[in-house]
Amino acid sequence: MDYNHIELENKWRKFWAENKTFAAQDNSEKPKFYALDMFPYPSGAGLHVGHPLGYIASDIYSRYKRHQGYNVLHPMGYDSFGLPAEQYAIQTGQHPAVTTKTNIEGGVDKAGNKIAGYRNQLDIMGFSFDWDREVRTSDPSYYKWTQWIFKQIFNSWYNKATNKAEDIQELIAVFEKEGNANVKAETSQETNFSAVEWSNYTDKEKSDILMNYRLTFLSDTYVNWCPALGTVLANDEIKDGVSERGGHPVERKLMRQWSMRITAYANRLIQDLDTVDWSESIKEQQKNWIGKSKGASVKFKILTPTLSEGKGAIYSPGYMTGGNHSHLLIEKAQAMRANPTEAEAALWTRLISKQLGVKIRQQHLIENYIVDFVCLSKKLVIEVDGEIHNQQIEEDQARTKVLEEKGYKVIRFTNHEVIGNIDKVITKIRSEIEGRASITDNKEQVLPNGEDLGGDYIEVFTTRPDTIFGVNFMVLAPEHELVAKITTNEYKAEVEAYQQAAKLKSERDRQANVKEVSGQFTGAYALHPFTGEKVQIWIGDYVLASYGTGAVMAVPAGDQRDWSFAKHFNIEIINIFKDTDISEGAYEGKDAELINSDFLNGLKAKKAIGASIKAIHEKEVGKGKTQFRLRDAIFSRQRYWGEPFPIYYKDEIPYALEDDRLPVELPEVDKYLPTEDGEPPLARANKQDWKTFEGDRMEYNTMPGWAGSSWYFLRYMDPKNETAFVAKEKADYWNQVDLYIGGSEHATGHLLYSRFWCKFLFDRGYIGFNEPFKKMINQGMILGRSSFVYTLIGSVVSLTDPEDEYIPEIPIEKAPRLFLTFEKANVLRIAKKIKAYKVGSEEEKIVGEAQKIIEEINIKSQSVDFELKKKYPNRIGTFEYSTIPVAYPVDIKYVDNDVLDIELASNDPLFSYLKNAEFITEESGDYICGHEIEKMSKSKYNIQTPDELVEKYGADTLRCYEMFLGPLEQAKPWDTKGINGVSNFLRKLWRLFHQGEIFNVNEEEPSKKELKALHTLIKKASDDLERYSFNTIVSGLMIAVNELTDLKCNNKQVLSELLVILSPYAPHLAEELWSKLGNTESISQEPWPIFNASFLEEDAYAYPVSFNGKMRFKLELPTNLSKEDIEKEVLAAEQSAKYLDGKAPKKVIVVPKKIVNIVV
RNA sequence: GCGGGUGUGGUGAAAUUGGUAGACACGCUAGACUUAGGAUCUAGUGCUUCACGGCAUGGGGGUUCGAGUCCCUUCACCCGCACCA
Repeated sequence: MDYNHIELENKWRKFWAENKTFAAQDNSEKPKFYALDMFPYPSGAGLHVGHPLGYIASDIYSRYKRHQGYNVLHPMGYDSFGLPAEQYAIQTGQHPAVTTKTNIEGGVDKAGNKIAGYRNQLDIMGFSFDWDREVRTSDPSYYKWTQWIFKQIFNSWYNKATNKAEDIQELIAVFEKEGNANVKAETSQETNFSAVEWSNYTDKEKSDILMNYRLTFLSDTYVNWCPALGTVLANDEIKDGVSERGGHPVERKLMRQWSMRITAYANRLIQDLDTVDWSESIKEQQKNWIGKSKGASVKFKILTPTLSEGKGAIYSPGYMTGGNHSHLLIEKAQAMRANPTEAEAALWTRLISKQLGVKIRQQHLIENYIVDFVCLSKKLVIEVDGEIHNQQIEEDQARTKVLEEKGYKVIRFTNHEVIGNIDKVITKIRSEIEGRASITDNKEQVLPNGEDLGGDYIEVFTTRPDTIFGVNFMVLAPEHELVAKITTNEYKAEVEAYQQAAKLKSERDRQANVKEVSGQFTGAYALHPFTGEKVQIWIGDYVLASYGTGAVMAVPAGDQRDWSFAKHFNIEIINIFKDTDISEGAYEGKDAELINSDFLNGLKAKKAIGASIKAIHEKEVGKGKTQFRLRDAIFSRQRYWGEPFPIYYKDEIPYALEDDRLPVELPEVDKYLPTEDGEPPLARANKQDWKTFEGDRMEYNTMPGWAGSSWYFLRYMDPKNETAFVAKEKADYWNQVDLYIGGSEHATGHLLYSRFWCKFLFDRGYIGFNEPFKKMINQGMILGRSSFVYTLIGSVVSLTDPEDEYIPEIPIEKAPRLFLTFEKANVLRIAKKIKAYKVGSEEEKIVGEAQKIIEEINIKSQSVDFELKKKYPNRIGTFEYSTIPVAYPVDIKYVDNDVLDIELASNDPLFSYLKNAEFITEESGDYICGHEIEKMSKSKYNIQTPDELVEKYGADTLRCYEMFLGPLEQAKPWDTKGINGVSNFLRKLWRLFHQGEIFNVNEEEPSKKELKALHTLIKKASDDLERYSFNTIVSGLMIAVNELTDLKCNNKQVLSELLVILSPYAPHLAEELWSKLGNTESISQEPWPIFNASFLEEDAYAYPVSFNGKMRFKLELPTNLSKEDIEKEVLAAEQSAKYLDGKAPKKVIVVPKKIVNIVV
């Protein structure tokens, strides 16, 4: 009876579906196991053999766990929002929901192409998915909860004190009680406000402030705008400066966008990597992406241009007003800034909101006075007088006089005025400001120290604060906002030219010319915070505006880039490392003692970093800081096919919809394109098109592709829940995903975002675990094996005609092609490269062979049936082929074992050039193709779909073969050749149960040998599965089947246990034989066989006997011999004499049941 | 440049703690059988040598009675990051 895979596999697929064999139980006494595959996007192209690789592995593991008595959750669904469906919709006008459905369920697309459908393709592979739990992200019943989670994030802030996300209502309560001064939050809010101010804020102002705290927020940010796709892209959606999908250019654009404050979780996202069992490379990628660096931020005072070269100086030099005590006063001013009175704080918040149109400074030093507020450009001083000032009226008058002499106007308010009616105060200030001329209106520099010309310090971030005494210049990114302000007139032209040049360079150019040093001095200087020395301020494009503060303190002795810069521009290099030579390059190590470093002298980096941070802190020039490369994730997309936001606007204030209004369903639109004003497609929907509408308008953006996939693993636990995204008790039961299998391409996208959302939901108490995927395996890519044919292009030479008849030029493509088999083409190619050779050399041989091939070609060319030849029989001339072979890919379906089926292939219109062509074949008459291993792609005609193979060999064979190919994680070439071996194995196994046409097993006691073969397999299969070594188990099964075949075993007990081990790999076949053995239940829950070591024990063992480590012969000895007896037996053995050569052995090593080694 | 990974026959690969290198397959060679099949079975197949033997896990060195496995060094390829301060 033959193994009929088609009939048999259909039968069991039906059985499983009807009996819901693989439904997971939400309430079970059994231990749980959650095996998950990465969420597929259902593309119209369908699956090729590479896709199911991971699904097969997770399915095998799931089935194994069921045999082990686990309650297994093994679900599947679709990440069905996405760009391709939308692009297709734009082209064809078809609703993306329709094409998405076709891609999943199968059908015919608009162009008439048959779509197999993801579900059908998955079904034929025999996966044990619990299909009742299927989810689709584009289904409103699913995205309702995506929106709901968004709302929770919107209504949360990150409390640094408790290190978790908390309800925004609690934050509002704090604001109402005491303002924001004591709140420790991950926030973009820079200023403080009091409780009183908070209560006086308008709704819009409150909303704006809360935006600075919410974990998802609206802000004007520079985004990666992709004009071709008409949307914003996240950083991880861009590779090498172009969009990952489609490869379109991307530009920077300022847009109002929703973002996710993932940076709040940066630290935890790095730390908790230690708690998951993932590959090092993925963890490493995440760490790189988050990019944590520890160090310090340091502020360098900018000396004004007046100091630099004396030009334009109106008053005597002095980098700050305040005479000789300025540094003391500055420190005092800083302290006062940090501890404002309530009135000051209140006023400050209002003053900096920029409604006044001018820049105001707080606690600023002028002459010997610290003023409360000053607008330098308008020379207006604003003082708030408290009780202290009442006792100092005289002093205040003197102070006012001095300031007025300097050209300032001083206005005063009392605490009472400020707190009582701040609006009145503001109005007063505004009218004062408007009434005064701006000093920048005339080009003349007015302020003595150039404060009017720019900011007062440059902030840098450094990981090596210990090297601060090595700083003798600074470099700003060319785009740095201070550059224009600090540049002296003298250098203005050069600096602007450099900025312009840097701007024109693309990101790529800048990265490509990493080695090239360029930069420009600005003419400005900063003050070294410790030495008080002047340090030059340069700009250079090796400093990136997007990282840190966009400025560096250059330590040429300790940083190679700074060193190169200094060398290039002849800037002095101060060595700060003892016993190091920095003439050829910087010393970047951490083991040298510091010198020339004041209080750090003698310390090594480890201690010096701490000491320097302490000093920086004490001097109030900076603080210890941890910097992350990770940016907040842009969450808006200007697209149609994505989740709408649960947000509406009223008076331009965004509000979240009430829960009972969710989901906000996607409205119908006339076109899936942006509006003429550049608004996203959803702006096309009128009010009545929205099923949910509130306020003035709904949010027009949609969520990005990763929204739905960031929490889908939770929905599978409770896919039909209408009152919660997942019931808490179900999330508690199923907990983390125990085994997650998928490609490594999601390292910094999906895997980071889902960890972020998981942590968030954990913080807010919705789930009880803060990492989603406990163990992850990344399957390697299956590469295609493309086949090539090698053609020679024909041409006509020396064409003349005795009758002078006109002969048209012969188009090359009209000439019949000549094809060379791979070997011969290769010889020609190699021979072409040989210019000279020695007699008798390998080269000579090749050239000789090439000669022969060329002769063959020449002979062929004589016999070519060439239509022009017939047409002009009188022509004199020769027809010749080039001798340079050109490789063309040919569809692998016409190639078997590298042999091309010329007949079949030439009938394919894609390869019509094979028609009427000439072939120089091997002697056997076969045309042998060349091959190359590369990614599967349509253009290489090397795509292998699982469907054809399942039809040909059966799903069981394909499942086993994909595993048999090699370790799961490794990339490997697909080669259909080997599948025969696996197919033979399953057939051989089938024959164990059959004798001819009859099913035949015996029920006797199994023999010792049978039991040994079986238990060897049980051990191997169990051990190897535990370490996810799927490939070796197939070998183990083959070995067992081979042995049992040799033993002519048809023992029911042995074969039953064999079937259980086989069943995860070849489930259909296992079920069939299981039922034939008389079982009525599915094999899927049958307990895994128990290994019994005693069956493996043998009475004798063939010892490999080595002399000096080289195995010479084997000697069979009883296993119960002692070490001494083994040694005696071995030395006494006949063969030993030869190797001992009469000498006594120096040493004999005996490892019982392993090896004997004799040292002579 | 930094980080991670991989190098074993003609091919995919085994060798889990240092103990017979190449299991299991593919392919190839020869043969048997035959309802001529992509079936089944038998034998052989790392390289080299007529053979004894010698040489072999990218290269070089070391530790060890014994190294694919441990250590040092070096090369090649793949992946990720990259003037990241």
